[in-house]
Amino acid sequence: MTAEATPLPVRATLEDVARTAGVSLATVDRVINRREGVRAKTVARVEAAVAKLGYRADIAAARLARGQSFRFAFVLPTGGNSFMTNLTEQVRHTAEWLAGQRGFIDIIHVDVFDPDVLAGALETLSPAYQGVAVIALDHPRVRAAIDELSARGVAVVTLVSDAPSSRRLHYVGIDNPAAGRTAATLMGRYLGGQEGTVAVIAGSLSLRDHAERQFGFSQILSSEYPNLRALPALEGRDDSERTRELTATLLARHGDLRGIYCCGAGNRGIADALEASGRAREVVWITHELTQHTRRFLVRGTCDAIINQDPGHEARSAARVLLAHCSGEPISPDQERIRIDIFLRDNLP
Amino acid sequence: MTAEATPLPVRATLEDVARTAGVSLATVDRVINRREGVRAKTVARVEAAVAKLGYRADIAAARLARGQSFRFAFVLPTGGNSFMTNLTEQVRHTAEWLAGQRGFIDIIHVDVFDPDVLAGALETLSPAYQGVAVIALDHPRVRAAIDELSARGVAVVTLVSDAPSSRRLHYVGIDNPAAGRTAATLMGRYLGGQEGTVAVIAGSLSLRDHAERQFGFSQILSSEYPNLRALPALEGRDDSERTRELTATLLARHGDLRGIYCCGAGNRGIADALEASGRAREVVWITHELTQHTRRFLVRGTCDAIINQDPGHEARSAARVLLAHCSGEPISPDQERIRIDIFLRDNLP
DNA sequence: CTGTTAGCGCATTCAT
DNA sequence: ATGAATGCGCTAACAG
Repeated sequence: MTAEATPLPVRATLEDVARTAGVSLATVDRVINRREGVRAKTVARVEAAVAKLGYRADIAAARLARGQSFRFAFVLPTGGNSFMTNLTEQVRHTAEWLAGQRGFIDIIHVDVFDPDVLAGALETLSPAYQGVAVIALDHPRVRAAIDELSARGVAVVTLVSDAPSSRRLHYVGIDNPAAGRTAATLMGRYLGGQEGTVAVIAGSLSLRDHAERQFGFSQILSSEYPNLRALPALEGRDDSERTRELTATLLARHGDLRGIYCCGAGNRGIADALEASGRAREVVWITHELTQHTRRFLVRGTCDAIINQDPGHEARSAARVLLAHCSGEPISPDQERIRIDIFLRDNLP
Repeated sequence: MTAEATPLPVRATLEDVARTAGVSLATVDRVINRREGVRAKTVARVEAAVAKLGYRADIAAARLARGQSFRFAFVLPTGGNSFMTNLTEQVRHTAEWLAGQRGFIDIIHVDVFDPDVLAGALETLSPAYQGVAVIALDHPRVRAAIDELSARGVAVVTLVSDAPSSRRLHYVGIDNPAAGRTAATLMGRYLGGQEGTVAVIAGSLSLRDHAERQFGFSQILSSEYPNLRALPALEGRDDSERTRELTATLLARHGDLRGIYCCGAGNRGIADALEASGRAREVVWITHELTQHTRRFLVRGTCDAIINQDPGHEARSAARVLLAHCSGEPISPDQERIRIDIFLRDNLP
């Protein structure tokens, strides 16, 4: 099979199309960008020329000529856990990249866990922003703030945590019930047919993502693994110390504790309690988000699997979706779908 | 926390820099692009201006002015299995995207499994290509062909299957030994402490990726799960019918068969044999690549886990790496690392 | 309805 | 060692 001798790599320009269609640049532009006021006959001539020459617009030139630039706000939590720190870092990288594409990102830190504060921040956002990405809360005031931004023509994407009934353009994040189900399947399979108790620790069940994970987890565990009994979810407030105490109590109280599913943060507390108890190897512990800490626990064997969402992918995806929307380009859903990653010690990146 | 009132979203241009540095456009350009022939003092002045204004080059404008375009060849297998079909499709999508960035991809189909044919195709490749992505074979003649292309200044990336000792620029694909280890851990954990036999079916052990997966798998299985005995790998030549026969024989011969790891293709044969035997539910089957077929087997419960590499990501990554190299831009390794995905029925995309 | 024209921000001759 | 001028391919006024 010989490689075909490749001909000229010349690319047709708008001028070429104009010439072969026998019209002017402006007319071609009108046809290409589907603007009004061109006779059907002319449209046809231009389209024929486009087809004949295989014309594709040079998007760099188009962007340059259009001269528009974009300004986006990313509303992220103040402080926050390792995952949020990673996410912030990735948003910074993305900002750097976007700056080359005439897009500017401001990172605005607020206490995203307080609905009033979050809503307030959204309400007072500078009108200079054409788009905002926000770690949302599914709360009436937040929804209202998002809807008002949308009504003002601002593109809003929710990031990591959704506000499904709002008028946000797009949600960038994982399917949390599915993530919970994934954890449950892994837990059920790892425990084989063993009988026993499984604990669920969330940060707060009023956080939609935590609640959804818990829901998905319990659903599969109870329907598919009747040998395992899931305890009611405990709330560790994403705080390591509090989570450590909860875990220690759990271990003391339930001699038949076979597994722990943590659908929030505070993982250092779980690791401490588990390792202190001497039962780290026999208890299957599954948690969320790959961080420097959870990675260590996984490698060490204390943790058995990590369900992850890639903050780099999420940051880039949010920026791409916002940019595409604001410049009227399509997005490829395939590329923007955030995966539910499963990490074992063997496939760590 | 109120959102800061955002000031002017104006972006500094080269002209701005030139003006505040009191020099001409050309001089700024020389400094920015680290060209020779500028007095140190002038360089300093320009750099100060750049820093002061926070200047970032507009990459759209730069690309346009440079006016260079790129032509890449993707060498893919003729025919091929579902995975390869998906990959080809994704390369087509990528080509469409690249066309907007002055990059052109030609897909060249060859029998990549024959080293001589593959090497021949590479050797006779039109010199019009600045880059080529190839599903490599780790064979002396192929290596030599890759090295010669590299010597001619052509950027070569290997795709999915590597030729590690060649002078390729970059490998776009997963870490196959790690993928095998991942499968082994899953297999070991799913089988709990059960004693028994585990079969390994490869397409061909002379394919480097298959061999590496098999290696990783056996390594972990024998060191961590002494209760399981891995049979010597069988070769199904990625052919469903042949693989079906192998599987049927395996099932008939080994009453204690607990698991099957397929590190190649031919999955439909495995599913058929497994389902015909009535032991589909008790035998743990782990395979590679998410396709329309393997997805069905996973949902149905015949297959227990799929180790996957994302062909869309791979196609885009290859194109990005080639483009970045040819236009002297850096790549972000983080984004180009191909993940070893694990899919259970719960986290299917 | 259609054509002319002037940039967009940068790279690149060619002068000086 | 530095500057002035030209054009990349396209969009958007503005004319006709």
